[in-house]
Amino acid sequence: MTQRYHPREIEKKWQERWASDHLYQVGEDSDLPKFYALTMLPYTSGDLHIGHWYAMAPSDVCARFKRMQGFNVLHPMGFDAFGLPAENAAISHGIHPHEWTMSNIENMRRQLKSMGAIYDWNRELISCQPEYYKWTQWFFLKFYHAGLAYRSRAPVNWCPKCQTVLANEQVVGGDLCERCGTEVTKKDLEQWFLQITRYAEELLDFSGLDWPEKIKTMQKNWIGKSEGAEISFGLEHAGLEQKEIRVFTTRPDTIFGVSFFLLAPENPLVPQLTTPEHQKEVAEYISWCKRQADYMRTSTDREKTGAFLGSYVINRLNGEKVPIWITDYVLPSYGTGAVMGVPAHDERDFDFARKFHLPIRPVITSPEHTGDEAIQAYSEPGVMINSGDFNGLSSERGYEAICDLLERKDWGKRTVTYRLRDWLISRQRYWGAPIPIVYCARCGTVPVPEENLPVLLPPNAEFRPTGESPLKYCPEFVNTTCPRCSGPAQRETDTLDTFMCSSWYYLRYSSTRADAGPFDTRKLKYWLPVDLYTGGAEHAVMHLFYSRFFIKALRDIDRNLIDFDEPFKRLFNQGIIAYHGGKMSKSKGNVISPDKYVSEMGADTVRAYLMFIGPWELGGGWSDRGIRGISRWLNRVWNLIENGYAHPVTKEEAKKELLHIIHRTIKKTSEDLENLRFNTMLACLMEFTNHLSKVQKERSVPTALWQEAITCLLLLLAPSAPHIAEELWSRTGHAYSIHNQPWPRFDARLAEEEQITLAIQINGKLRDKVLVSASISEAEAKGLVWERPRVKIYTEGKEILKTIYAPGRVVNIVVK
RNA sequence: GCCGGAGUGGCGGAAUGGUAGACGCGGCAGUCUCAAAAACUGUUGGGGAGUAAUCCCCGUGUCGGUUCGAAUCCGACCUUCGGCACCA
Repeated sequence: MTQRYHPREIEKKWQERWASDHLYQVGEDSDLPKFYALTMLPYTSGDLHIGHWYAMAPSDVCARFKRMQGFNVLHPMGFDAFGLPAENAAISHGIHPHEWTMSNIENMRRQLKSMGAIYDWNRELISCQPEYYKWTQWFFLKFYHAGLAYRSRAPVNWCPKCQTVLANEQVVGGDLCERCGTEVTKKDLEQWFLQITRYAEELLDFSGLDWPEKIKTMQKNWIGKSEGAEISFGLEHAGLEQKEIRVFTTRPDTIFGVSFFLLAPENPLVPQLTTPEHQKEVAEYISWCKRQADYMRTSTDREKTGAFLGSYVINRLNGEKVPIWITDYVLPSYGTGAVMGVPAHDERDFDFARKFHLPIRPVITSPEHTGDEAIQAYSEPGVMINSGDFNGLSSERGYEAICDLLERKDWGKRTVTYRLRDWLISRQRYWGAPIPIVYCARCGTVPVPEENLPVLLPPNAEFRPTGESPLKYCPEFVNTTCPRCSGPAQRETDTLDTFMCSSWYYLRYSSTRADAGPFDTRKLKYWLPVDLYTGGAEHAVMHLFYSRFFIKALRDIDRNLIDFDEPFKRLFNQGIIAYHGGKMSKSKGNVISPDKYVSEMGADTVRAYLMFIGPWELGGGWSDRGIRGISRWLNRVWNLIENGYAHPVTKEEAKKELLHIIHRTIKKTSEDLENLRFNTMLACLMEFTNHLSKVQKERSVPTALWQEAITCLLLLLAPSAPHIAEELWSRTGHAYSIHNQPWPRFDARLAEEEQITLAIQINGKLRDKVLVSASISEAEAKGLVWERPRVKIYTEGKEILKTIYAPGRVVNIVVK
């Protein structure tokens, strides 16, 4: 009596059973080796779309595979629950962000459960809950006490739509808000920063990490390390105490080519260095600069602008007087905010010199470029000329010689500069962890004592988007007493960047309920670091970067807390699932909800289809037709097993073949899972299914072997389609649960082909094929081809030049 | 402008120096049916020769190169998707 495949029923049944049996609850007291597989924490946007499943389902398959392979697997799930959308929803719909977030979580949890993953829900974490954000604040205090958190007034990125400041990493495409795409502006504000720059050098070290090159390159570029020298230029300006200005350059070897000196328009020395006759022009230029949008400043193909201040610096190496100009292509925040202009050897300086008719003096030549009147800057290495005692040196040696001289005379030194800026962590919004700082008139800035954490968010704040934190208008929050002197004091009203919350959550999963610390150190030591971390590449210089910084900084603060250097050993970025017109997004209205497909075809089908679309790292297009193929396949698997097997007419050949295919399939499936190549793994299981259909029809193998084959098929299917595998496992009389079974092993000898098809080529063109034993020797293979009639036809009357044998592949006869 | 990924049938893709197109979608033909859908079976890169079994030619973005042999390696270019971009 066969029954049809009803995914909805069996999925519900097994999900309930797994939950009530705590099948996926995981502990630390196992003798098995651990494996920590983690998917990036989802934001509580409300609905999971198919893109979330694309991130999570294959990751679950991998975790399940590792579990069957005998690892104690931690594969947790939680929610990144603080952030702007909750607050914006609160403003537009009048719901409290907490309520909005929690109801979203409820829906997302339901959707996640329908996926049938091995998440241990006992370890769920929600970053907006006080028992979690208490520790986010605690980490802030650790950084503060270690001198890594500081407050400073600086021109910062401001998103007028989000009404808050943004970290540099959150400004994309030069000037757009990462979250809402609005053009950001600059604002001068007193803000909290974390000194990530202190770790610039160590963050460049990726040794021992199995990470995609792309992400490593993006982080390296973001850090932007430059080696060069800081050089002092003499200043002899009446009424100015300062006697030098320093520049940073990567080309000290070109110092004899300096023909002008550049300052950023913002440089505080500008007013004093401007002579009366240039005052008007300089003032006009500065006010013009202020009117320019920030992104214009960093646009490369724009005519150079600037103004002469009327005063000069001295190039100490040749005693020359060099005119000081200001220009907006010198950025105040990089290096020393001053540049030596070497037009012959720097493209930008060249353009500037052309525009303002400043001298262009070549000091480096190359064999191809023999000092002709330059039509472009020559920025390659070469031989030094016009450089006094240094003439004739290669620029590489000149670099060293000039640095030596600078250091000897104390005119400068070798130095390294980074593009990376400190991480701005203040946000002028409500829905985040309050920064645990109190301002006291008497004691100044006072950190909230650890035992007073968490600093709770007041539930009754008003979310007026005013550009200032809503907490500022909540007197019961702001007014407090100083922890030091007990006098009246005010709380810091900015909240922490939500990236602070997600920089340490993977530590918390080791012991989500810990309340004596952010985690239980013993458990942390057991689970961390993460063995496989998967998620989108969009976090390259944000979440992934901050998390690395967190671990390194915490390690240096207290080795008993963290005793490893990197949070994520292996990183994998899945691609993007597109649908009608590109990446799914709410604004495009092309978001696919998994719910509909889950109820029509089952979670197993949706999981497997997502894996089948293509290589995981490439993503691909969702197709309503394509998913039917997977649905049909699972139905075929179901029917294959439900139809039973009886009265075999055994054929030796068929027996041997099936045994070989079983082992070949185990081998291929295991390798593909290890390499996260889910699409080819499923293709291989489909081939296996097709072969089994044929065997079933022919009844060509003994019943015992048939049963071995389908048992194997179910085990191999279990990570990808856990529900149908469990159901068929039980229907074939096996003991619960398939998910506690060991992953099948293969016999390497059986997995190998016994017979191979050898291709025979004449001059590299395929002319014949022959079935031979896999163990054929080179001599045998080369000899055998001459008996083939087709070889005779093609070689008759021709001169045989040589015969090439590629073992197990091809014999190629070269004729003339 | 610079760096990186991708480009293969009608479509998603497989093959990373050795039989191009695995697996799936779609199409076509058939079985079942009064019929249709579903399901199942067969077939399916293009062109050509042959009654046929078969056989030949072309074919992995474009043009060159290396090699006995190239989707795969090298050089130049085109398209496309990411990232970076006046960082001295």
